[in-house]
Amino acid sequence: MDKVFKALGDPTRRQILQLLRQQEMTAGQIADCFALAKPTLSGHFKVLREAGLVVSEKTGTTITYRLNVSVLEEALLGFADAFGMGIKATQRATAAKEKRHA
Amino acid sequence: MDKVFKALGDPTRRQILQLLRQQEMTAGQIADCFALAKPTLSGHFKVLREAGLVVSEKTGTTITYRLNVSVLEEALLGFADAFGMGIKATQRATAAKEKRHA
DNA sequence: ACTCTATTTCGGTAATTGGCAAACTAGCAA
DNA sequence: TTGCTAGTTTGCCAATTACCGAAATAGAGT
Repeated sequence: MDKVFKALGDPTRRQILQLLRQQEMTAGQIADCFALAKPTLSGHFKVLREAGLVVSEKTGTTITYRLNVSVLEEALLGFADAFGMGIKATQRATAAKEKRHA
Repeated sequence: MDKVFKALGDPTRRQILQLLRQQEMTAGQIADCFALAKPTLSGHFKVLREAGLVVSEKTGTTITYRLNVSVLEEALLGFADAFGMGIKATQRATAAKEKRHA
């Protein structure tokens, strides 16, 4: 969970997650959305991957990144819960995602 | 909100918030819970203050820190909400705060 | 084999961060 | 005033981080 919050600490990485929230994207597509060099973005991908926030799938020469909502949910919810915030998951994150894809 | 997530990115700062979740504490009391020098903690307090996550009150020579739940809730909930997580606040943090002060 | 294209890894630099000791401020009390 | 206590500010150092261009990797088409 430490890695998750570390990863969320950077605004660029949060933006990447925001992008992936809508649809899965290739590394290049994501990079095109930023005014940063590709190696820089690649580094951010690595951090997000190691935090478990995204999963990557290699097909041919392209690598597709996909948001892992459940890890994000678990970290945020777990943290909020530890603080006694009255917060409740009304539906599983995975369920929500499948619903969106349907 | 950038400052909030930056602040949450450090494990020591998250621990400070965890401590304050139970009860308000003075800077010295908090410092006693860590194997870190006071200036180091003072720096962390500053980050937390500037993120709005804690509020400080000076009485005499001591400074009491108190958790500001609503800012934490707003950031976490707002973020989770942006990700379409099925999450619901069953009780507003501000309400909880006012309850404590009543 | 070559040559695209997509992406990561390498090497380096500049900025930020987390840590400390020492110095400073401010309140309180002899 | 002197001294003590609680915290912060300052100055510095080491480690980390974010960034880039150049080089390496690897799949797909020629």
